[in-house]
Amino acid sequence: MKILHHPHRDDIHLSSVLYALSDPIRLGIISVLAQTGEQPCNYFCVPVAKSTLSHHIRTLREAGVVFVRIQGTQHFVTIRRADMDTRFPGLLDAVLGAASDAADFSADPSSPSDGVT
Amino acid sequence: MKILHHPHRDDIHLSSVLYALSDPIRLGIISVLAQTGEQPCNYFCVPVAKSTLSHHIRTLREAGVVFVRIQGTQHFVTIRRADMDTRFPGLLDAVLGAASDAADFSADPSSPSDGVT
DNA sequence: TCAATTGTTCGATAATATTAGAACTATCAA
DNA sequence: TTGATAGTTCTAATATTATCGAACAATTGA
Repeated sequence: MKILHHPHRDDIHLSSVLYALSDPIRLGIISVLAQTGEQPCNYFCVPVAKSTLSHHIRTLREAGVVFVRIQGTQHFVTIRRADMDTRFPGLLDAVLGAASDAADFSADPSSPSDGVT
Repeated sequence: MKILHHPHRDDIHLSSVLYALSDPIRLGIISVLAQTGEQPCNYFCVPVAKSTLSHHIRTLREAGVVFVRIQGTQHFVTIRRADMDTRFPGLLDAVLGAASDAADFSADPSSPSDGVT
């Protein structure tokens, strides 16, 4: 099984995190994750090709913002809450609180209820 | 006298602010400003050409992070604290608190030569 | 085994960012 | 007026990023 690289907590740098969060699509993804918890990549309804989404998820992962867990054919993404909060206390909360700017990339509203709640 | 453009508070966007803060040099400048208050551009001891410094200050200004006031031949720079705190509560404090990463670009007429002992 | 699902990686392109040096503007002081 | 100071703007080179489509790999289900 493929192994994904995640930076160690101490190797997470503020500049990289801020950069990762500075893209509206990535900010939207984080916003969705904060509201809904762990999600597979295909949960995000982003207006970009899947290869582009893959790139954005990787950017977030390599910056240390998210953790990606592979299960079957799906890649489940979560925010590295504890690491973020330890390394940069208050940062994620401030960003998420301010991210009303962020577009809503939650699961497609046109699709029937997926029973999640 | 030249008029510098500053975005109105409501036109300051989270993505742009995060992007502006994601550069180590700009982060260092903000860190110095937070510690020392208003400073002219030539106060910052950054390892780049003055045209490059000018570019970074402009990036911060256009993102809405700093205010630049012209007096004589000098351009005095301050953090737009109130606007940042109103628009994105807690963000700047979190970034500054986490910015021990940031290089120290304070004026150093006779700085300690680091590592020489 | 075959096909569908999920996502990555590669190749290419267009846009944007960083950087420096040179020329320039504006102010100030002698 | 002359020279020094402070910083901008222009031009150009280099590097990085975002984006897409096509090809690919791994897993799952029929």
